[in-house]
Order: sequence, then C-alpha cells, then structure tokens
Amino acid sequence: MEADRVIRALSGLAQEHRLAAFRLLVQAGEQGLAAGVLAEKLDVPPSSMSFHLAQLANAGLVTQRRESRSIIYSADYAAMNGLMGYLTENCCGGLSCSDDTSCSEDATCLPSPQRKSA
Amino acid sequence: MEADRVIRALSGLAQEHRLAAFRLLVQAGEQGLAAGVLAEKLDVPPSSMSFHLAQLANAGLVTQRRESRSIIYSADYAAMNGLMGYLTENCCGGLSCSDDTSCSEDATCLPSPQRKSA
DNA sequence: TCCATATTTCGATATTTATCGAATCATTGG
DNA sequence: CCAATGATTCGATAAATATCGAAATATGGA
Repeated sequence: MEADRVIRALSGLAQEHRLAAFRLLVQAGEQGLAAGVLAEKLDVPPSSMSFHLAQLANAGLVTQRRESRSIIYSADYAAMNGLMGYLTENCCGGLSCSDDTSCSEDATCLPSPQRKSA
Repeated sequence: MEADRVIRALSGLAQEHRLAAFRLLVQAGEQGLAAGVLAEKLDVPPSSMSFHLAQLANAGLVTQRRESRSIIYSADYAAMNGLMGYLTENCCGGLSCSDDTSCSEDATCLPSPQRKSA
C-alpha cells in the first residue's frame, strides 16, 4: 500500500462518526449494514451519514451495494489489512524495523553545523 | 486506548508530512531527530514543520527533549502500539472479531419497517 | 400511476486544518 | 553582552472538512 492510499485510509478513520461506523461495519461482517441503520445507531442525520460513508468509500475502506431500497455498506477487510500492514512495516519500530538505521554512525540527527566560510 | 485518543492519533498520521516525519522518527529510534533535520529532509519550512510536530506531540505519538539548541523528537512506540492494538481489536474483522455479532439473527441490518399506524 | 421509503446530492455555513514569512524565544560561543 | 543558531509562536490567508435542511433520485408496493 502506497503512502497516498494510506493517508486517505487514515483520514477516513480519523473522525468520530466514521470510526464508529466502521467499527459497526466490522462487527456486522460480510452482510454489512444499511446507511439508514448506521445513521440511526450513531444518531447522525441521514445526509451527514451519507457524507461520511462517501468518505469511507473514497478511502477504500468500505464497499456498497444496493439491496432493494437500501444501500448496504460493508467493511473492506482487505483494505484494512493493507493499512495495518503498512503501519506495521513503516511505523512500528520495536518489532519489525530490525535493521537499525539509527544515526549513531553518520550523525545526521543533529543539524549539520554550517561553517562560516567556504 | 479510548476512541478519542485513537482519533487524535489517526489524525496525527493522516497527513503527508506528518506520516513521513513519523516514519523517519521510527527509523531513527530512541535517539530521535532534531526538528530542523526533519524540516530539511522533508523539504518543509521550519515553521510548518513545527506546526506538524506539535500536532504529532498533541496526538501523543512523539516525545520531545531539548539538546543544546536543538529540540529532538522521538517516536513514542508505546503510543503507536496502543493505536495498533485498538485497530486490531476493533477494526479488523477476519481474525479477532470471532464473536460473530452479525445480524443474521436479529435482522437489524435493514431499516426497521415502520408500520403506518400505532 | 401515485405514494411512501431509503438514500444521496445540493447549497449554505461553520469549523478546522495547512501554509509560511516575520517576529520572538532559548541556547551557545566569543 | 552580543551575535549567530535552532526552534517556536504569531498573524494572515487559503484550503479542506463537517454539518444538516431541503430538494432530487431510486425503488417497491398498492
């Protein structure tokens, strides 16, 4: 998963209602939940819910399908796993970043003192 | 880790420069990196970098310490692990959500049909 | 066809976030 | 004490996000 996609996914989850909605969708499983049900459960007006669901869809975190009058949203587990994979590989130091690219050697941790001349 | 804290952490990482900065800090390890070094590596003006580092600090993802003139930032691995733990427990369906709270039984997936009277 | 339901789109507005130069603060060395 | 360095705060501005009622779209049933 590339950085741009990761940022969209993180932005998708970085909001109260969207995080709550996604959690409910994860719990609901493949079957998913209708937009209206989410709106009601989260006590958010339908138009607002629709906005947030569109954000989640744009982030690639959910899929949608029509079922009669309802539009059912489901969590995209593959996308979430992709996000987790990226974070584990790139943002978790203790475990996975075993190749220690610290700057004990090349001393680039502190600003390079710039000499007065030349 | 509670939802509010999680959202701040997600917001912290959900931005190009901040995600890049955090990755660098994770690579740098305990020793960390000076604000100016990050600004230079990411090609971001110092004041902008400062803004983003403040966001990361507010999100609890980094710690800071002064070392002579420089201010050194380090990734807070515990916070990141906390975030990962929350996401694994609440947002990852396939593995951890084994207790299947799907609505095959109680049929709350679709909007409850509201009868005309009473 | 007509109406009720489910949802989205539109439009207006409020809030938050991002950017970055200039000014300010803190530290060090001469 | 003064000048230079490293970083933050301030201020103004631009851009993105959130909110939500009203109108529009789609579906199903009488």
